[in-house]
Amino acid sequence: MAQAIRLHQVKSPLKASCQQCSLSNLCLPLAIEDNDLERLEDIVQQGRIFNRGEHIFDQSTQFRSCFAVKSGSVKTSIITEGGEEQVTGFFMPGELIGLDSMSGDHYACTAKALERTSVCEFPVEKLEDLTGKIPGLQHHMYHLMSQEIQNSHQLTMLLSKNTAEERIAALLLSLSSRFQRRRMSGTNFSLPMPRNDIANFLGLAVETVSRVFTRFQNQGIIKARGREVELLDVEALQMVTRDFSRQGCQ
Amino acid sequence: MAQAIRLHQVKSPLKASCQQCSLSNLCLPLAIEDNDLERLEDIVQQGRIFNRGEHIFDQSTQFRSCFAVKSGSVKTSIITEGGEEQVTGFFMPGELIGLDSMSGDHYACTAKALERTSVCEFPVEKLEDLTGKIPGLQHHMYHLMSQEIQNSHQLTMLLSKNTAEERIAALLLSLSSRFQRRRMSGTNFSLPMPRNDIANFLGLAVETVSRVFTRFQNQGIIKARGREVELLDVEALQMVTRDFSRQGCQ
DNA sequence: GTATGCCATTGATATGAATCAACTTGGTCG
DNA sequence: CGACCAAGTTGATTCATATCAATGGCATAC
Repeated sequence: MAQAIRLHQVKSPLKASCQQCSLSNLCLPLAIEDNDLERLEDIVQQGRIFNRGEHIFDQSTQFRSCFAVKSGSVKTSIITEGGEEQVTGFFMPGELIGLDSMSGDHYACTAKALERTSVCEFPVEKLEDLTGKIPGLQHHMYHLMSQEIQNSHQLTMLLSKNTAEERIAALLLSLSSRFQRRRMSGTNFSLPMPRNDIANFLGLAVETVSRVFTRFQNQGIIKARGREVELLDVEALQMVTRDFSRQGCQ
Repeated sequence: MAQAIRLHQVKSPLKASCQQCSLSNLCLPLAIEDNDLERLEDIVQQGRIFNRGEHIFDQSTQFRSCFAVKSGSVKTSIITEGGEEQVTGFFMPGELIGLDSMSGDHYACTAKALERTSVCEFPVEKLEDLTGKIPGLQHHMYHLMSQEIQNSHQLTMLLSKNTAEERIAALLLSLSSRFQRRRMSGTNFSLPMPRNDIANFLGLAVETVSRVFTRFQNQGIIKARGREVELLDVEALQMVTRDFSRQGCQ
């Protein structure tokens, strides 16, 4: 569990170029002006690297910054006093971590690199200054936070209304579309997280996750060997997730 | 959390006094300057009244404003294409609704008055303008949205790890503390929502909610007759919710 | 007063997923 | 190479809660 907390100030060699970043339209507003972008670049610390298992921050860390994932992937989770863990999200390149922590002086969750991961750091103090000056950026922050709330509500719904199969199908499809957005294969990818984290995130036991994977495989919907996954029948997966929203109606 | 405004309807002009509102320190930042407060009052439309069952907005409504509950209470829920409902929250006086909708052009959920309810309306466009000019207000918005994310994560955890008893105990305690904050009794209150909504919110069947209520009652922890609830043994309730966070550890 | 409906409660039964318990598989290291 | 450990799979059993079904208030309407 406990890993090195790497928050030392590696002054990034590159005062970086958000412009050149292929992910910029994900973590930044599309309509941002060039000179505004420069101001953002002024406050960003780029290129922080974390190895698999390393904490980007945890709940005992003073809240200081939000982080955008550049490459790799991150899992966030809440750990109770009892030591129980609840995974609250998986973050892929272009996604912003730490929005849930902007109301306290410590981080509200723990963020751990699932693989070798690089992130950009946005010191909140400077970020708040800047969003106060650039309306488009402020709007974007509201947008992102709002989105985060919606995502969480989606998860709530998944947990409260859906079967194990539906939850897993939904996760696979979510990952698929997020890979696709990065112009990677949406049908053939490698899960960045172990079964354990999937189970925890979806409110299931590991064994159940495993069983559903093999069931899907036997039905010819997916092919899975370890973390390598191939979606053989995306439509079938979509059917699985949708069936539940049907039954309420009619 | 968010809390708002309980002004007496006597005040006729729409431009009303957030200053006089006893809830102001909840929905507004504590440190806001007097003249800034006036600017906020300029954009707020106070005193909109909704009867029980009326929609403040729904998912087909163009997103325009956030709303602070002044009196009464509101339930928000997502309704799927299939017509299935997922209650995402209950909002009491001083709490702000609509933060989850700031990323689209329509509301992300449906908000329905659980009883006769009055709200203050904050047109987002004006609100964004203003938060851009008043750093404290912007900070407060971030704070509120972040809080909302955390709340949702708490709910996620509740749904994924806790038994029916634990979920219901947690809800009762949450309501209790929110009543107390308004200087009302934290042990003797009237539930604003039917069992149905409680069940939906907590991912349970109505019958289960009912059974747990009677079980708690038989154990002498609460007294409940319809919506009237009395918490007879708050500590016992807290034990119920905590037991789970223990078992993970040691 | 009785009828109509909604909401809540209670009981009997069914079931999906958790839990417990082996047993693989694959990678790492001495 | 074989030992070891973590991660994943599979099977047998249990359990909490859903579901189905019926009944009991308590309003409002007639």
